[in-house]
Amino acid sequence: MADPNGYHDDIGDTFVEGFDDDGFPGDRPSRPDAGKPGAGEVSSDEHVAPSNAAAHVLAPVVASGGGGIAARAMAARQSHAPDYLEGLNPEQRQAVETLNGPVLVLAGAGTGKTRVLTTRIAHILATGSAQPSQILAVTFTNKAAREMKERIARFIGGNVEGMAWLGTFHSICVKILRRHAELVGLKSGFSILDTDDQLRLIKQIIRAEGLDEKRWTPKAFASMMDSWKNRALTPKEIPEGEARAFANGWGRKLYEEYQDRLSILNACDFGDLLLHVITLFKTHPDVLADYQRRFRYMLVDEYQDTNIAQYLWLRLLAQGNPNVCCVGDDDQSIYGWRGAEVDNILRFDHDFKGAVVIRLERNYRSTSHILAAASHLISHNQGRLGKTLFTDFDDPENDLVSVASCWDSEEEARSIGDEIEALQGNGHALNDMAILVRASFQMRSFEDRFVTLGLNYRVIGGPRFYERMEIRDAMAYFRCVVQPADDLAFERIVNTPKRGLGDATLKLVHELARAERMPLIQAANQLCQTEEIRPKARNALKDVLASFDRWRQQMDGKSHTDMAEIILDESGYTEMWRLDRSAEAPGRLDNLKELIRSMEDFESMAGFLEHVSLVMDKDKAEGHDAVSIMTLHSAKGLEFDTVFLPGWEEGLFPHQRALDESGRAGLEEERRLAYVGVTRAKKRAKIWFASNRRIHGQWQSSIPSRFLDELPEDHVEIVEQSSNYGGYGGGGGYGRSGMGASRFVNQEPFQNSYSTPGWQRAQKAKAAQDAVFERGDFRAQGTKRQGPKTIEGELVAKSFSEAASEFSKGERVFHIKFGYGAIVGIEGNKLTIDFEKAGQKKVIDSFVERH
DNA sequence: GGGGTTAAGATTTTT
DNA sequence: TCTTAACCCC
Repeated sequence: MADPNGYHDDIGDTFVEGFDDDGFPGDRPSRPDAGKPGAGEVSSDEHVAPSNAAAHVLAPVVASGGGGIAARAMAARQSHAPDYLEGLNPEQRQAVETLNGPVLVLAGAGTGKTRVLTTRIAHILATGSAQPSQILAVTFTNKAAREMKERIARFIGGNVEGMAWLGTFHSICVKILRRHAELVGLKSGFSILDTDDQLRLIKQIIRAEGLDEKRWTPKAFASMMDSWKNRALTPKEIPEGEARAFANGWGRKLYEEYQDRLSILNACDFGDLLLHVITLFKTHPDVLADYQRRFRYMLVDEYQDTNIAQYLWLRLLAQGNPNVCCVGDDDQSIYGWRGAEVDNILRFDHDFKGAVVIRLERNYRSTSHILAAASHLISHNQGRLGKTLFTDFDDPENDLVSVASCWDSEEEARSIGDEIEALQGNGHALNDMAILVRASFQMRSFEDRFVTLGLNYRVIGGPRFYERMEIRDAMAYFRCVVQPADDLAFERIVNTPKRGLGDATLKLVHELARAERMPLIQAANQLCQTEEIRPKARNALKDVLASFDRWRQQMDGKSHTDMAEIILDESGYTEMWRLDRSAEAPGRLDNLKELIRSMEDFESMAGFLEHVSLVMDKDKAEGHDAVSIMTLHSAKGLEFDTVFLPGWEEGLFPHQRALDESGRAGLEEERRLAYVGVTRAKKRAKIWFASNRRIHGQWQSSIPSRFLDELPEDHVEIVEQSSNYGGYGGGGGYGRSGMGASRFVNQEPFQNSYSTPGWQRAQKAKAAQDAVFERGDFRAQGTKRQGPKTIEGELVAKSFSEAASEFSKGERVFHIKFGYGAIVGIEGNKLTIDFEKAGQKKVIDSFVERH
């Protein structure tokens, strides 16, 4: 099967050779001989040879399984080895020291991948093979880049400023593009659109073409365009079939128009950052040659996550210089759905001629049971490069991987909560525990449960700081001031807060702007000089525009943080939230303050805007001891002593949609996700599945995930829960034979009756009698099913404290979920509150505060 | 232009 | 079931 995509060989024509001067003064390595070998040549075996005279570079004797000669040779040299090589195992050491030629490091979970990467950089620097500015080190996330910087700083004693080219694909591309923007039709000050801006722009274009935006949603087109950009396809290059697939053949036209609009706006989206650089490299060989010369060593982290565009990008650079080291693990490729191409890592040695493949298989993280379970699970995948992880590490307790069943998600949350409290009682820190879910809706039952238990938790991932509405609005104001051509920002806030500038006014502005191909702000200014807009709206518009001008003039004299405050105050934006009585408003005001505080770290407002568009996330303070709750995806790269893995049910995990949309490939990716989940655990991995789950409000009975059957029996124990109310009913289910039979499927004859509508009605009726306490809200309307009484009974008893409430009737209070309200009734510590937004509710007093 | 009502959609997520 | 966004009417 030779290259079904046909993309691996289509860039050969841009190859450039023969250069003497690197064009970047001051970048020459201190050793005159270093970096020379192999430059400008792609396919030859000599990169593997130790042509570099540096003392610590060792010829790789074997490609993998280097426990033999290489290991002994390296061990023999231990005494001369520099400090930073101490403690590396032979394979790690080989990965660090094989500097020249293409190297693929297949780093299994927990095998010290990051250590290898950072040590390798340290080694390059220590041997004088290259200057910091001649190393290209690419990561996927800002977090990974930051961590790598920190670790290198520890190696080389602080100064990583010189590592100018350590960053994400995107940030490196921005850096390149700012220098050569004109060559791809941009101006250097171009702005970067986020997904929200992008979507609004697409919507405008679809509307302008008169297409039915219900049938052909902007979202669908965005993801289609995304897949084109992931493959580095320009409008001209997209396959005819795909071009036709959207809106009966409008695909290409819309894509062209979108790109056209972007260039008018002097903007690009995330995909463009890579695409433009690839175009730049292809059309300007001299520029490419500059970078090929500059980057003497290239390192790519998480190579299994690269998409085709990223591959091509790297390939172009590597044509000038084969010193590429990619690190990754095909078994941890879990981002196929957003364009990652596992093929990149599977075909590395084919694409980069003469590549050395090094396998890191010694695991330093997990116990042998956990490792065995994970390995056996992943062995069910086809098309892997294959690794055999092993470990010497065994915990004194050496727990088996546990599998437990429960009735539904609430019982799941209850029993996991119980286990967490038990572990905590035995002196385990909450920080060392995590709950990893497949989909974020699963988090809710845990949050609810932990709130009632008073158990500290933190949700990782979730809505990000810069994606919050108030932050985006504030940023839009700043953008209008700093980048007067930023139409999307202008549209966002012309009428926020409400100024009486509605669709009618905006439409006039749009028409003029389109006709004259000018930015909206300019068009608006022009319209204000005429009588076209009704006086009321005209004055409002004039006001806003005058404010922009005024702020722009003030910029010089004041610090950008002061300016930010002035802008938000004078625009009436902060006032808008101060007057808002909803529960979120105070938090939003806090976020705005936080936004201004975080601007202090930047020199100017423009610098801050650039940072935000590339770094959508914000460092969160670690803070106190808490259980982490996150998705399996966001858990990649992390590790915990104890990992809870709930929701291992068919349809949820593996997720039905992954199976429907991607078939076997989808299933395998789900399995890799399971593998990632299990391998996050150092000492304890605890898997759960529920017999019933509510999905979109509908109760559905579920069967255990096929992944459970793919775990090795010798390393797994089935936990029977004393308080089990159903679900896995006991030993009976084990060892059933026959087609498709699962040893986890409950065989108790009454099992099915639990999921009948009648039984569920009975549960509802029972629930109606109990006061259910959840997040301070009494949902006693019978919508909630009750589990074992004992637990809730205790809880309820606790909630109805005898002590009289310290609140009194008529007081104004604030509730985290319902906002502001007045107390209209009191029974013990139970308050009846008339909320301004949410209406009348009964709430426990400890959940509200005076206001 | 604001407010109420209704319909659709509801994995995973980074940049 | 619940949230969000669009739509319609005042």
